[in-house]
Amino acid sequence: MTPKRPPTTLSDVAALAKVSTATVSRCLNSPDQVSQKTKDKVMNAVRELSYSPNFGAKAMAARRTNTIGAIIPTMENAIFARGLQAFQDELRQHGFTMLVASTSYQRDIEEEQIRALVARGADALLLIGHERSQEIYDFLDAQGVPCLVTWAYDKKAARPSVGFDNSAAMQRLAACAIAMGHRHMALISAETTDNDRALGRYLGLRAAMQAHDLDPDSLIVHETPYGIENGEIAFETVMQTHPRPTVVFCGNDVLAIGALRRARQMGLKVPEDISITGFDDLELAQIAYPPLTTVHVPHREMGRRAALALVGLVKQGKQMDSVELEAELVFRETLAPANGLAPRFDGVDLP
Amino acid sequence: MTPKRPPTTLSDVAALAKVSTATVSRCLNSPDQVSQKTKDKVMNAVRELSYSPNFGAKAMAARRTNTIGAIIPTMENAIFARGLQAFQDELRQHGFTMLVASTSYQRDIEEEQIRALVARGADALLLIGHERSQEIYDFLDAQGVPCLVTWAYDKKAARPSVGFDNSAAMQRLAACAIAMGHRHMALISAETTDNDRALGRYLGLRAAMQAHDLDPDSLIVHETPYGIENGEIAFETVMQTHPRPTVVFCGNDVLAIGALRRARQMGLKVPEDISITGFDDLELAQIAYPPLTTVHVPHREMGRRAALALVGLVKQGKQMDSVELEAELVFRETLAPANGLAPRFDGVDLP
DNA sequence: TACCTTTATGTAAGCCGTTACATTTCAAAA
DNA sequence: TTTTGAAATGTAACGGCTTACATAAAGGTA
Repeated sequence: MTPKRPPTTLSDVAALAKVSTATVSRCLNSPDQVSQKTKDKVMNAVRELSYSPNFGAKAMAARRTNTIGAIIPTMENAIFARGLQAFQDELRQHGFTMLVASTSYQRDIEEEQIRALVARGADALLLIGHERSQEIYDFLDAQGVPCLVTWAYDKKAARPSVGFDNSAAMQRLAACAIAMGHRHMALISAETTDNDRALGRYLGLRAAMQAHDLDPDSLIVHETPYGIENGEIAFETVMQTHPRPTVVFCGNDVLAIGALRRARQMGLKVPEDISITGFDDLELAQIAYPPLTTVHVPHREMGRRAALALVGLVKQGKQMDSVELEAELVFRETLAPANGLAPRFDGVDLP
Repeated sequence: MTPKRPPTTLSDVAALAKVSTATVSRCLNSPDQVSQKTKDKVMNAVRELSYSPNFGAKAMAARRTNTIGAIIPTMENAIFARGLQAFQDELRQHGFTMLVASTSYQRDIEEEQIRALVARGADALLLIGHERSQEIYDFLDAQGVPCLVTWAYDKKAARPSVGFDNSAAMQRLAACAIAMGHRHMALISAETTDNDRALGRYLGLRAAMQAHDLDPDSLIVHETPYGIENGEIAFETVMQTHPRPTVVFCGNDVLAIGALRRARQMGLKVPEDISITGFDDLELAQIAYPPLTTVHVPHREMGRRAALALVGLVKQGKQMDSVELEAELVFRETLAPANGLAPRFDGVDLP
């Protein structure tokens, strides 16, 4: 192993530059308080020793870290990755550093990570969705660490959020499908436990049905974890129900891609035989064949706005308002009028 | 703003439990040294105050952090995301925490991030590729922070690595193409500056040509940043050269997807009119139409192995050996014999 | 030159844990 | 009961940095 030699410290630098540690500290943190001559001496010493300050010590002494933590379910989901990248880029501009942690969609891991980031001195936290225990919210309050919720917007929620209304977006999409004559619908959803985004989408769909005099309970729902494969399996399953759905909504694009693929394997034409929709508008959605009708989530914008909000919160301690962004429907080629082009299903599947 | 009240400290807990701070510390870190009765008292106090130890102070006192830093070019690239997820999962198993930073493929940002993670007390670092300044390697040595290189394997390199041989993999792929009769080839590459993976792939391709008596300088090369769009543009460009290539290798799947799409728009059939290959084997590659012939990069395995290696390094300080993993060719449908099915190009493009 | 501001630097007290070492407690052995 | 060793707990030094406060240096004015 590399012999772990004692790290060079402020006083090493101070000694070499023949000044006090306070002066070195000032050179590094508020250079304008130091004369040019001294600054040169010190900076040379810093370079010579390739000194870099110990973050822990610094945090402890300064009682602030300029660090903002972000906790996401998984990095494998492109949508979080992209939002985070935007978040980080924006933070950098303002002199903040981002710390990420992921939870694998597990509530207990999330709590653990929240505590870990707080312990690490995060000045504030970015969280996905509102759904978590009161206990952990209390903990954050107790520690005085402000947090911001994204990927979801809920005016009724106690915490400020930057996001969009998952339920409303799905409701709009469903309303279109209903207007196109669809009556039998299925939803392939991500797991809704501890996931208010998935839940919102589900509820939005039900709301749309209700609003158009359809029985929400006739909705076929299949919950499954994230993954193309899972989308395939789920699709096959929901297509076995009677009456067979004419449109399959998917809780996210990845599931939709799976559904699309299995549909092709089953010899079903999309959208003639079956309509399929996604949610998120990943690059995948454009590449899919046929291109996927989906809901565009403004992930980059969300990341950027969240960063701005959090920076404001930490720097000026100004109270923030929730921001609602728009999630737009993106009509591509996988949603078409029911039965319009698929007469062979008539009579077979309709009761 | 949430009024930032002074955080609860070890001595708050100690006071409430009526013991010394040392005892509290022991309860938390080596519980077996403490009597059950005291432990109960203390843990109750901990809970009551929802105490969580200050990481900085802890790191400073204990002189280690159980933290391993990872620095990747970007989170937006699925392949890093996935490898990282595996890396983190494995680290967790061993009680380590991962800290990520991304560099946007910029060398100076990378150095900055390396320093930042070291300052944060990372016990070790995971880096992508070998290519960086001697200065920064010296810095790491000076700080006594071991590091491990992934996504690349190079037996000649001074640093240990866990990865695969980018050059050899590309060489094998190219050899196949040559065996299929391809003579005019193009490469759409990621930018090779500071990127030894991209460079390796390029060199592998040249090596294959050399080995089969083709002039490596006849290779048409187009460098472009990451992105589907960029792949499209690059494809159009390389297809304008004479003699027109019969196969276009792409440095990664994303570029290949772009190429594929533009090919379709140009009315070229893949692989009849033109062969296209990728590199990475993202999910994208299977979803593409037609499914993309590519090189499978064992990202998960790489992440896992890297974590294991690093943990060993930090815990037992045991010197580690580089690990070479296999990157396998994945033949799907975008690579076919030259001219075999595309006679209309004969005579037109061949000199 | 003497005196008063500024401006630059130094001194030293924390910040919050860990841990070597000292001390006390307890129980088993004598 | 006394002795003795182990187990439990306490004491206090230390780690690297910031910053309030004290001091010294520099510059300006009368």
